[in-house]
Amino acid sequence: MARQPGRPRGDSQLRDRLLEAALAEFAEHGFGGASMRRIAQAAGATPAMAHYYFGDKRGLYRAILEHTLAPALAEIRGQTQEALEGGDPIARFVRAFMRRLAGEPGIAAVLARDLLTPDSEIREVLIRGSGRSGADAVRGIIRHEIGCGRLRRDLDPELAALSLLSLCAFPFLAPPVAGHVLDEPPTPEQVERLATHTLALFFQGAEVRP
Amino acid sequence: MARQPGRPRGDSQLRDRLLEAALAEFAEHGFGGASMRRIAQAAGATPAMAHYYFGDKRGLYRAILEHTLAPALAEIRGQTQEALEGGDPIARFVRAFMRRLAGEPGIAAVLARDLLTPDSEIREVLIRGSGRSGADAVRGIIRHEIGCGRLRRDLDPELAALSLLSLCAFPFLAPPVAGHVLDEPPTPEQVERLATHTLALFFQGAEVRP
DNA sequence: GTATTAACTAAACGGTTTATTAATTACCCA
DNA sequence: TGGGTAATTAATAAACCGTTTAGTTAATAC
Repeated sequence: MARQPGRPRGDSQLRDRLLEAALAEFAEHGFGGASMRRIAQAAGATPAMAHYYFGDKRGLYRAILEHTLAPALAEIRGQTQEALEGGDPIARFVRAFMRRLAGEPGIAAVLARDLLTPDSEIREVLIRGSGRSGADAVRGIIRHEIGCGRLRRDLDPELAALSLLSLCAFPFLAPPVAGHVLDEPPTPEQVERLATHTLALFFQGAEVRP
Repeated sequence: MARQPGRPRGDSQLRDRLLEAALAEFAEHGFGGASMRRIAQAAGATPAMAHYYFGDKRGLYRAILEHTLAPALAEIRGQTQEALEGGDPIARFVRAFMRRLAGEPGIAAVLARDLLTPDSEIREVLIRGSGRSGADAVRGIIRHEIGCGRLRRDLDPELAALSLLSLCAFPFLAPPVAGHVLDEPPTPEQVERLATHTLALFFQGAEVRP
């Protein structure tokens, strides 16, 4: 591999700093409210650098999705796919999903805001990255577990998948609603407690057993 | 049809048109992305009129919250409070909540976006309007039902309330995730089906009973 | 050493934003 | 009937926006 002439890629980490600052900015203000100038300033750079690396504002936004969100969801999907043979795929999905949302603050907010916009970027990024949507994967798990006889036969897979996603995602999207259950950022113990509760509720329900 | 300057004759209803247009605009673009110009144009007015009635952009935003959101949540709270004596408070809360979110398109989106911002306006508006937060009310219901012996004693009221809110709210916040379950706007039949499923899942769980 | 190219800075451009002001006119009450 | 107030317009101010352009620094290849 012959080296090209000219200045090589320095290990400047500026690109990563821009991505990090942008994730926080987009999470806090949304796409429309986010400012390239503030992002650049937070990363200790000029706005021109953001355009140099990412072309334009939308390019930076998509870079965030591809850099942090897509790998996270791909990992979750991979782990649950692997669990389909290993066993207990629902429990593994719930724990993997919650840990990821809790791990990187800002992911949940950006994800949620993107889903609220009419022309969501995220579907394209995810589908291009992995071929299937996350909701589809969850539906597949539910169907599999019904087929195995571990979940009730009269369960609607579509509705059940929606409920499972709701239980996993919502607590991390609405900190004010979550109240004193989750700190910012949530501790691993809190996540574990929430996951255990969620699994128990999903499987056994809240009603008193006769 | 260029309007002449000066006060026109007749009842104007302009304030309500501005509120309506603003709800749609904020729901679609978020606070930062919303434009006073577009709002005014959609209402058939000039941006100066929006400032005349609401002071500034934030004032218009808070007027929306007080005008549409607070009454909706107050009604839900009132109905569930009333159901605490009548019976089946959880079922009534779930149905009332879902119907309200499905009824006025834009409410769910504005609510969700507001909850995502660090300095959420909505808490102040709700607390000023009614003294308690919605999550508190749900916690109260759960505690009451545990006390009556209708819900399991080992249930954590805080976590259970969070789960119930998640199940009710999330499907209306993330249309793409909801997939083919809910149209835009959702039909009453879809809402009823989702509510029935949600109640069955919450009470009985998804597991096969031995 | 010199050409070449990446990484970066500074400054500005054109446009849109929110918000304000002054002028204008309809309405209402004395 | 006349004056004050309410509602509306056009015009404009001032700030901020995303983006571009031109120029600088520095590292590598030859």
